[in-house]
Amino acid sequence: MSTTLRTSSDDVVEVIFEAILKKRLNPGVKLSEISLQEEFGYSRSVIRQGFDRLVDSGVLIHKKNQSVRVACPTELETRQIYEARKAIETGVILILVEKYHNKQLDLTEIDSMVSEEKRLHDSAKLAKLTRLSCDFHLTLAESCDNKYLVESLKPLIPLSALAASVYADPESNFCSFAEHQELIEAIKSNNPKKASEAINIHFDHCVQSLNFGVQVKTKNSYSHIFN
Amino acid sequence: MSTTLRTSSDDVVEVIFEAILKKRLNPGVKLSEISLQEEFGYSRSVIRQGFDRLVDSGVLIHKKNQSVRVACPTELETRQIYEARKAIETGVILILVEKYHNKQLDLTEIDSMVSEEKRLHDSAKLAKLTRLSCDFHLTLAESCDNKYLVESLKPLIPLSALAASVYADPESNFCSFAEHQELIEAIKSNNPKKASEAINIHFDHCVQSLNFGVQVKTKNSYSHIFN
DNA sequence: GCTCGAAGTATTGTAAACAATAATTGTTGA
DNA sequence: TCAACAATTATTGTTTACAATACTTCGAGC
Repeated sequence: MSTTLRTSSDDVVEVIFEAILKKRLNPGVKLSEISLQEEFGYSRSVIRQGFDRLVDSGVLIHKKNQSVRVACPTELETRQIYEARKAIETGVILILVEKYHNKQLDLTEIDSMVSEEKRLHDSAKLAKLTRLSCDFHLTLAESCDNKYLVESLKPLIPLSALAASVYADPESNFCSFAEHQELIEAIKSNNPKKASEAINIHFDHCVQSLNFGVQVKTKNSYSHIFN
Repeated sequence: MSTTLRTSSDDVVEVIFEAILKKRLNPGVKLSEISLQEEFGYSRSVIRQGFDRLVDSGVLIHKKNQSVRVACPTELETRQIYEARKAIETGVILILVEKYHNKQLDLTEIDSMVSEEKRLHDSAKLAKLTRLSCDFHLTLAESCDNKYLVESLKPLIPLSALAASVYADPESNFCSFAEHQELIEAIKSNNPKKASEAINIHFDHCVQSLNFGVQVKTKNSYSHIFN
């Protein structure tokens, strides 16, 4: 956070985040340091630094003397993840209502993201849609101009993606762009109560659409994930 | 987070957190790896791991090829820290109201913390009071049984302590135990609206009591901080 | 006395080596 | 065929060494 110059392990963190959001890295997959050393070109110690940070955020799981694994959220953890997001993002929305009211918020970028979400939905490009949907939530947080809020939310996004890849029905519209649209409307309407209700309902719908009955299965290979 | 067995760098993180809360480590202080190597007994690489994690959370600042420093929040950052806490802890309080209503929450420990706060206040033990006040907020979060919420809040507590040691008047009652008392009452009254208002007011008072006009001065020594 | 610059020192960034632990494979016996 | 145990391999934990960068000190010139 807020290093003046990028450090090498940032690459590791970013690439793994990205791989998770693109569903190239599945829940439970084992990641060994030496394999990724070859993948990245960095030495093992740099990979480790990245791993440590991802373990700290909960995205990777690490038991002593064992390889780290991509997190595989249980039902309970998934509910906790969304409970935490609800708290943080309700705060985000309330800040944005305030900022929009004070003419300190430009929504054009966010508007166009929702439009793009609709386009992807209509053309059934589901992989790109889930990805963009994650970006939508992150962009909302970034619009608050509060790095602490962003850092709090950041790890919860890939964790949500992991939960989704375990429990979400690929057919269901899991994180609905229509509700994203409503969120934006609520911000524009300068109505804090409506806005916080909208985001709460949105997350409730997300969790409700998950199917926790599925058998959790873990894949173990991860070749060519990062290309 | 959620490592099955403790790792060595946990010690580093914990000790530095503790030192900040006890105001043994002041904002802006430089921390070199080799000096702490002697202090801890661990080798430099272990210290580094701890530093990396603390940098990630914003508690330490790290510019490339320079020693890490204890964060020294600016006025803007301080406001952001409290804005973030407001979001997260409003969520915390709402969860606790719900839990208390469902008889899933035992408030005896928290009640006794507030009593102890009152005692420390009356006997003017201010150092211990600020420390306990931090613990109060952390304990509230932990009572939610949501590790993601706790991890989100955790770094913001030492950051608040750092902000306080820069901007808080030692005489003013900065994080009022009376308002903590009111928070508990609000939880017990099963009134979400009242509870979220109480916590919002509490944080507004915290920020209002800060004096941002002070000259920020940075100390550079840190011998015998960790005893 | 002051400023600027260069050499030397101290500290961090990275990689590589060794030690400790876990995972795997192979073997033996029933 | 299977289970239990031993030997081997692979992987992580930690330390150490070297390279790159930043900081400090000292001296020359003004």
